Amino acid sequence: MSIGSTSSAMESSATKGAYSTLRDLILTGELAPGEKLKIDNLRKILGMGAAPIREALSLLTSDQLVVRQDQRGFRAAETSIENFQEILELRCQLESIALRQSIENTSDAWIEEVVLSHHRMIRAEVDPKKNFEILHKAFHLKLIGNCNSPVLLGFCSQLYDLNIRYRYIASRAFAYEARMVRDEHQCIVDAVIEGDFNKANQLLCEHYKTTGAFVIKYIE
Amino acid sequence: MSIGSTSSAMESSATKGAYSTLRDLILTGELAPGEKLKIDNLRKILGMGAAPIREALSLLTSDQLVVRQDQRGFRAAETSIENFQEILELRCQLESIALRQSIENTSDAWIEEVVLSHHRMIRAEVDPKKNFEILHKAFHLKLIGNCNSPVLLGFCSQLYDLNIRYRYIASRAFAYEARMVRDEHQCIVDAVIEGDFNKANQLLCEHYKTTGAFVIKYIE
DNA sequence: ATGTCCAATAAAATCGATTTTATTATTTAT
DNA sequence: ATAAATAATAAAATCGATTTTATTGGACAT
Repeated sequence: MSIGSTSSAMESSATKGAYSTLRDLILTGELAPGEKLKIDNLRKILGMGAAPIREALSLLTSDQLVVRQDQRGFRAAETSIENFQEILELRCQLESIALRQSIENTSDAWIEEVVLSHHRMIRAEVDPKKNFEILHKAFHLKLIGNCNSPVLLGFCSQLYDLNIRYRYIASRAFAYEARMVRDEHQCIVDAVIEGDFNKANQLLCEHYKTTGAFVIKYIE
Repeated sequence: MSIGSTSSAMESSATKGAYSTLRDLILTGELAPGEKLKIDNLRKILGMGAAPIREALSLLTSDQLVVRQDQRGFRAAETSIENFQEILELRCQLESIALRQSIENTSDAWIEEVVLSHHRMIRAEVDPKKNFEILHKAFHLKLIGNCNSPVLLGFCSQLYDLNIRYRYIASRAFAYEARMVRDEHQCIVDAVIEGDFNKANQLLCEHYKTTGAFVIKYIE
């Protein structure tokens, strides 16, 4: 019934289930970039009617993971090196804004949340039961999450997903190079605790760009 | 992307028609912020089945104009002063990035397009046949459109719409204060032609913020 | 051979009806 | 009288079938 779904539990609604399953499939590249997403096929795979699938696809359009062609259905968004580099650059630019504001608004409560989500992410590297990817995203969003700008955070979250999609596609089964980035993460957290925006920002952007360079090699 | 037109021409598809009509209704405030959007009501208004309406609403979710509550349907996105100020601030920040890159990539072709879209917008102030709002948006997007970053432009376009919604809501029928902004627009164009990012950027942000302050008064 | 037209097929879009879920109103027990 | 439980209602979600639109594969003429 369900294909490679991270959504093990029965979803509350068919639309939601379709949304998260399709999202996973596209993010991981199991549904390839540019691939036609035929409703009938998906119906068979997901075991539901057309309506919730169409709705889920419309929703995925928001995330730029699906493209809608009028009267010609849906397909998974294309990928390209230019797009990847744009995503990378935008992440640096936008997260820089969010990070600066977050640090300006710094508070003990936020710092503690950062430390906590960092801790949880590290734990997940060891314990395969925990889903590292989800915690990794949570950590990065928490890092910029004190900026008091939900719209900006929404953009960053979207860019995060678009970025991670490339990582999956670049090498479907490549283990996240945890040891390399572990120190980087720790340094960022330290800079944030110190309230040093410039340092934190530089480390964060470098972190993205080195990982990005790594991915680009795979794409080519 | 149509503003103002309550689907004059017969739309190619029901979904598209519903999308642009609903979009207009929400942008102009005819569907008020926070208002429940009941499918059955909309069916009567739009004269179509539930499927295309639900799809259009899902699509409008992308634009942050509609909010979906699981199992509890859709409603028009709420508004607030905080949200307005966030939009305003983000526009300045993101358009600043896009403008800088646009000017760095400057070319005769782009400059000419800027001048042209400016001209067309000015003409529309006089000639009520032309739709000023559409041309105004086109002008502002063209101004930052040479940045070679479609994703960023998408964000800016979205923020533009969210912003204009507040202008409509602040005063449903208030004539755009064209004379005031006319000079401002011209100065921005001149600075862009000169290739002076700092000047253009400062003027642009001031332009947004003075208009914004004006709107805030109406909101309160 | 090459391009145009038309028929056959496949797919998307849409509809009307049904099922599921939330909300409201009413009853019952304390 | 108030709170919990239940019934009645309204709405959302979903389904299966139908209609509309695109695509494909010849048949024919140039």
